[in-house]
Amino acid sequence: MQTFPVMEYNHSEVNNNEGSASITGGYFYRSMTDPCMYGRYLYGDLYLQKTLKSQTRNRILSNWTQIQSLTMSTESIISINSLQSNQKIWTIEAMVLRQGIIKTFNNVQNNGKIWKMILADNMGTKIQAVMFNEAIRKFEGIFQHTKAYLISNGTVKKPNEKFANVHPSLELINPYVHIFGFVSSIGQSYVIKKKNGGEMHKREITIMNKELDSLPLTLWGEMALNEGQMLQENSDKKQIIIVSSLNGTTYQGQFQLSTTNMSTIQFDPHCIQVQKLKKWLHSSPTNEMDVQQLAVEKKIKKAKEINIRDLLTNPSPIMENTLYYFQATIDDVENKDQPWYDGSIPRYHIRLEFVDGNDKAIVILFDEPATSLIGCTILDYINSVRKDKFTSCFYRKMVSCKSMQYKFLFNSNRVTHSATGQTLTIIAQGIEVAQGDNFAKINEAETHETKKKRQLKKKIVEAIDAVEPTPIEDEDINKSNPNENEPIEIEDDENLNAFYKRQKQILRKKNPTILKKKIKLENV
DNA sequence: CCCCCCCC
Repeated sequence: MQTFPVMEYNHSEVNNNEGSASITGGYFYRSMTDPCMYGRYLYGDLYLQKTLKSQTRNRILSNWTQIQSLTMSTESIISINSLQSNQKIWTIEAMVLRQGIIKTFNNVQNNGKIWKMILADNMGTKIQAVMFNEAIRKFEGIFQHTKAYLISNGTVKKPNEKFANVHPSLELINPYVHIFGFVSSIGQSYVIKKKNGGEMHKREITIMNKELDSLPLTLWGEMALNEGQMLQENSDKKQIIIVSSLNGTTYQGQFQLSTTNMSTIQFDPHCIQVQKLKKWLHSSPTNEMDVQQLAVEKKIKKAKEINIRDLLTNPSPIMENTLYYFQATIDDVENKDQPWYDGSIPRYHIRLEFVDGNDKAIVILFDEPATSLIGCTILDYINSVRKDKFTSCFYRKMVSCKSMQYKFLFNSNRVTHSATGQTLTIIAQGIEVAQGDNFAKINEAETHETKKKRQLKKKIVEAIDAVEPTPIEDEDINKSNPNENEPIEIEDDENLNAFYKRQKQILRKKNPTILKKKIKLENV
C-alpha cells in the first residue's frame, strides 16, 4: 500500500481489471463513487446534441440543493453510474463541476467548435459532456458552473480506448488523488515545450493543510490558465480548494501532484471538512509569507542536520531522498545586484557562497526560499535595485545577509559536486535564521513589527504542535460521503461564473506572450 | 465530430 507524506487525501487503488476499488486514508472529501476508482468504462463521453429535440425536459435548477425539492416526478431520473453505453432514453440530473473554454478544432475529417464540461450527479459520479457547433450555440450561457441541470437523451458513448488511458496497466498502480487544503502560493502560468514539439501551459501552486504540510501541485493546460488565473486574482484571500483526480509523482525526492484531464477544482465548497479548515484559517493571523516560513521551519525541525564540511569533503555522506539541513554563515551573495534568470523556466534565483579553505559551497535559492531571505518577491527586488539600489531597503537587507547564520533545508537529490570535487552546489528548499531573530534588519519599525509577528508565530507554532493527527470520524464520513442521501452542498460561486463570463469575452492569442528568452537586466 | 497524460 502506497502512502503519501501528507495529510488530506483520498487514495484509491484499483485492484484488478474488472475495476473493483478500495479506498484508504484521508479524512476529508470522499468521492466514493468517483468513476476513476472503478476503471475506465465509466469515463464516458456524453454527447448532448439530441437533447435539443426535447428541450422542455431541460429544467434549469438554481442550485444543487434544490434538486431535492423538485416537484416534477423524478422517477425517470437515473444516476450517471447506471447510464448504459448507447442508451437512447435517459435523464440525469447533474451539476456542472467544470466548464472548459470553447475551442475550435480542425482536422482532416471535420472542423468546428467544441465545448467540454465535467458533470457530477448527487452520488458524486462524474461524466464528461461534449458539445459541438449547434449545441454550443443553444447551450452557451445556459450551463453555469456549480448549477445543476436535468439533461436527457443525448448520445452516450463509450470512451475512446485510445484516449482513455495511454497505459492501461498504469492504472493499476497509479492511484488518483483528491486533495483539499488552502492555497499558500500561486506561480505564474507559462508555456513549456513538450518532447513531441507541442506546447503546454503549466502553473505551479502550493497547497497546505492546517498542520502546514505543503505539497506542490502543478496545474496543466487550460486549468493553468483559467482556474489558475482565478486563484491568482483572489490570491489576497485565503482560498480553500478541493482538487480531484490528480496524479502523484515523486520528482527528485519530492512528492508532487499534477492535474489530469479529468481533474476539477472546487473553490470553497460547502462540506464539513472545508468549513473546519476555513474556520481555522480565518482565526489564524498569518499572512502568506509567514505561512510559507512556518512550513519551512516545520520541515527543518524534522530534517537531519549535516555539517557542510562533511558534505564538501565526502561525496556521499547523505541518503537518497532525505531532507537535510545545514547551518552556515553566508560568505557572499554572488549575484546581489541582479538575481539570475533561469532560461529554461521563468524564475529567478539567488546564489549564496560559503568558502572553506579551497572548498566552496554554492547554495541556490529559488522562489520561496529566495523571497524568504530578502523579504519580497524577486521581481520586486529587481525593480527596487534597478531604480537605485542604495536606497532600496531590500538591497540593504540582501547585503546584510553576509556573515549571518542561517539554516538551509535541502533534499539530498538536489546536491551536485563539481568535477574537481571542490565545489558543491545545493538547491535549497527553505531557509531559516539559525538562532533568535537575526534575519537581517531593515529599520527599527520592522524590528517592532518582527517582535509582534514573533509573538503571533509562537502562538501558531504552539497550536500546530498541539494538533493531533485527525482520525476519521464516522460522523464526518457520513456528512461528506456522497453515497449517503445528503447531496454535497456546493456554494453558489458567483465569482467563478463571472470569471467564466469574462473569459468568453477575452479573445485569446494563440501563442500567449510568455517570456521565453533569457531576460537581460540593465546593469545598475 | 475532440484529445494522445505533459516540464523541471
